[in-house]
Amino acid sequence: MELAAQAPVKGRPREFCTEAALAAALRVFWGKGYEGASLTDLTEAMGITRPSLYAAFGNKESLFRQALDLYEREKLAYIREALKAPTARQVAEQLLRGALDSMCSDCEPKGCLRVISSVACGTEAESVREEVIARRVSSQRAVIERFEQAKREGDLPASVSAEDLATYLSTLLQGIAVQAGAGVPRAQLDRLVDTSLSLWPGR
Amino acid sequence: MELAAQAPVKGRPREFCTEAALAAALRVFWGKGYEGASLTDLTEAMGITRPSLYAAFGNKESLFRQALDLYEREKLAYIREALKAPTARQVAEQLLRGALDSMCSDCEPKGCLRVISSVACGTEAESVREEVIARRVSSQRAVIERFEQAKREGDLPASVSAEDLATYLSTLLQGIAVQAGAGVPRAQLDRLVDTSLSLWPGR
DNA sequence: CGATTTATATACCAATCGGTACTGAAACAA
DNA sequence: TTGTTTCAGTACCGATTGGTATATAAATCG
Repeated sequence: MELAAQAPVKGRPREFCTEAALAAALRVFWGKGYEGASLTDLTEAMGITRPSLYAAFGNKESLFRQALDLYEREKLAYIREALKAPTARQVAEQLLRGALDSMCSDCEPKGCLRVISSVACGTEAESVREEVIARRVSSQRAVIERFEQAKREGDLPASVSAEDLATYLSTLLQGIAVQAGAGVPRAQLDRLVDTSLSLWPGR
Repeated sequence: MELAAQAPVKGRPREFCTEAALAAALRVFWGKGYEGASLTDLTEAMGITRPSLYAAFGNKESLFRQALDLYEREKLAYIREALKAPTARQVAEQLLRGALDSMCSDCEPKGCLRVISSVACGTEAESVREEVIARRVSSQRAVIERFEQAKREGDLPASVSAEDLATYLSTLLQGIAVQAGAGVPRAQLDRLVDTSLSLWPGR
């Protein structure tokens, strides 16, 4: 089965690497949000012209969705890893520290693409906003299920609600995204994570 | 001393109430952010024409600053009250519950004007963004000082850093703003506040 | 060699952005 | 009344938005 159907090689081959161009687009969306990123911003960063962008990626919204896929696949990989940690506390710690690494990289935009895309702005981005929010809900559900498992395994007190604790953790993570995006230095956010973990319930 | 210099009554009087118009503008900015709010959105909500807006408020950025002043004066009044509470725990509780009331009103936009204005978007809003962030820093400093007082008074353990705890609380509040703006129902956020308070250090 | 297919590049589209000239209308002082 | 001053409304400005028509260049197929 030839999954990666390796090309009907007819016609002129494209002169740019779509993956590299998509990665460049991701950085623009990540830094400026969906509406804040103009086609001029995007094409300049991607090093291609407007018609090339439309031929390769459809339109702006489709490009954003593909960039969002890439973001979740590469920059949010720590979430999948964190959920495998042995205790709820370690899950929380890996989520917090992983988020911090992702949001405070020196060579990439500060903050979280999901947060900046769900907070901003006008009516044009409504459907984009809704999809980003839906994806966040899906991530949160995974955390809830992990915490329910933790309660069964006893490393989370039976008195706490898995859903409420997951909401609490998500709120912290989104707050961290706002802080990172606003330029709060990483050292301060590291202490913030320490503080949060010192308050975390149970062992 | 006639502070509110009651009008050089020459010329045609304006036909609209500037305070009501400013309140209408505030709701638009609050719901859509600075860049998301177009002049058409604003003038329609305010019930005035474009030249009237410019004559009365200067320009879009100046209008936003005046709306931000109004927002902090009326919708963020709970912050000043919360800082007067007798213990650090009660300060935190009043800040969290006050923020929730402000961000989840049925007749006003969900979320926080400061957060939506600092997260969004393009380059046009850069100076606006910086001012909003600066105002948030100033609020946080007040919380830090209140917590230092709490440490001196003994209702906060000497082992915790007032600055770190204030950063933690700000992060929670900003995360709440993201959640509220994303449409998370109030009941869930109420439980979130309960969870946060159950984890709050000391008595 | 054509013929076909696909990508690139220029140059453009209507719509919207924030902001303003300009024409009248409505109030005052003289 | 006659100026003078200020506000309201229409109609417009250049710039930018997301998106395309068109013409040409580069590849394979026959």
